[in-house]
Amino acid sequence: MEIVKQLSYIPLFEGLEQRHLEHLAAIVAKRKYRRGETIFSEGAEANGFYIITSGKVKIFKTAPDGKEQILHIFGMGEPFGEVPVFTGRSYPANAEALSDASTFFFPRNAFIGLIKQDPSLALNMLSVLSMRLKRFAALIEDLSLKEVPGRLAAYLLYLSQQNRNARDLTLDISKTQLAAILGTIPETLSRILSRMTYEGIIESDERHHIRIKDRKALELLADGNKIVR
Amino acid sequence: MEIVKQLSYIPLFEGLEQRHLEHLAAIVAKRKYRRGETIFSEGAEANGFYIITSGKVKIFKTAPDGKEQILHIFGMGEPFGEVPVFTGRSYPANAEALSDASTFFFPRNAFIGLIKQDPSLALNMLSVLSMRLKRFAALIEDLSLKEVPGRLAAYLLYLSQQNRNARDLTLDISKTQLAAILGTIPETLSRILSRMTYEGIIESDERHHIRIKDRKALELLADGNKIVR
DNA sequence: ATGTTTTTTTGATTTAGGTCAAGGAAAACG
DNA sequence: CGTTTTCCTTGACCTAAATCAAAAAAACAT
Repeated sequence: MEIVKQLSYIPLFEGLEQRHLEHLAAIVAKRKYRRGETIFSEGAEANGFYIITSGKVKIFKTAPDGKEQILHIFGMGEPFGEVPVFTGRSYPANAEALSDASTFFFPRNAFIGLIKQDPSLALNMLSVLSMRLKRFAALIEDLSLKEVPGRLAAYLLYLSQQNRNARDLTLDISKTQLAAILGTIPETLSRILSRMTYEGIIESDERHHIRIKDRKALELLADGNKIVR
Repeated sequence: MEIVKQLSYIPLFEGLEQRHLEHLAAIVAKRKYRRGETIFSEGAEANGFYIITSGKVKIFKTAPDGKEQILHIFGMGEPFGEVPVFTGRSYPANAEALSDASTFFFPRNAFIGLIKQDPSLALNMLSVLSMRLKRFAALIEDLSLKEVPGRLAAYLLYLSQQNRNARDLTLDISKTQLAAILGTIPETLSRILSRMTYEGIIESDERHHIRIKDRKALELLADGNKIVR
């Protein structure tokens, strides 16, 4: 079966036995979303969770005035919306497709049934949730204990690490989105980027591209030191 | 066995079969801490997690300048330090006893062994982690999208809910600690408390006690509205 | 009690970063 | 293409909250 093969490539299902993959294939549904489309809204009743098979999805909270804080941007192979599968009944945040996106949808009850039968699946899911808690803890730390330049520096270093410490980073999101990830607004981000360029820490010639020129300085910033001007 | 009985009262172990409780009892170790004692530090290697049997423990991150952000304060029956059991190997934050505290300690590998044998235990743990993710998401929202009065209002309402919507709240932490929970400093908290008292929203006659006088106003504040002065 | 330490409050000042406004540059779309 | 829409940048300004300083009030210990 084709779907079983696709499922086997998903980290969450890594190491599962063939028969369990087949069970998963039996309960999964495909769902597609267009760029900008809402996948679910905070508070909406949840009856399952998703795994991205193509495209990008942002998970975010919004203030009454419209400002948004992105909690996470998920891509290929990553699950989202799993929290209400195990607690409560409603999604704790909003999800929207950043690009056209395809997903697998797993209905809650059927999935819980499978978890009861397969400890590896349970452990994989525990690992996913734990990793997410770690990232959230880091985000809380950033928001509370660092200023915007520090958060930006930490984010750039994080991006760099994702690409085996590349010096040249390709932002695959708009700067407005980046601002929403860092917990600030586009104007502030813009100012800080140009300040960091002026300081010789980074270089941002073309759109969606940032080159790290002084990694050491970024590390200092990410650790709470201020820019010396 | 006495320990099995104690374990059966812990929410994480609710609904477990007798024999699984006995397995847990076989791997558990008791650990005690004195007020102010460090239980673990961020980055330290983790080989197990804890459940509080008495006292209080704070989980927090610190900035180089000493400012701290409390992620959570745990009490009786609550587990902490579980994240590295399922991912990575080191604690992502610090833990310190707020009062003298006793804990059960569960070694990592033995516990994972039990999870593999008992889907209910896995599901309970999934539920604990999911609930925690929800709270973290709320904290991120507060830090990023609300100002300090809004965060305080949200916290007071949360406290009230914990006590079946009581009007009289007993803070069991110092105001300095409360400030660290809200992501601010004692001076700011003090000013906001007196402003809210002046506005007639709360009343704070004696130490460690706050009475909600205008719940509606608190709800408005928690939703992002400003105090009308 | 009496002194000592910790917590809380109050005041004066500074500052990071948000708001408002407007122009310019890409990108999306018919 | 040209046009519309979204995105990004820059400037002037404002405000929430941090910092610095110091006193008052509790809590703690002797």
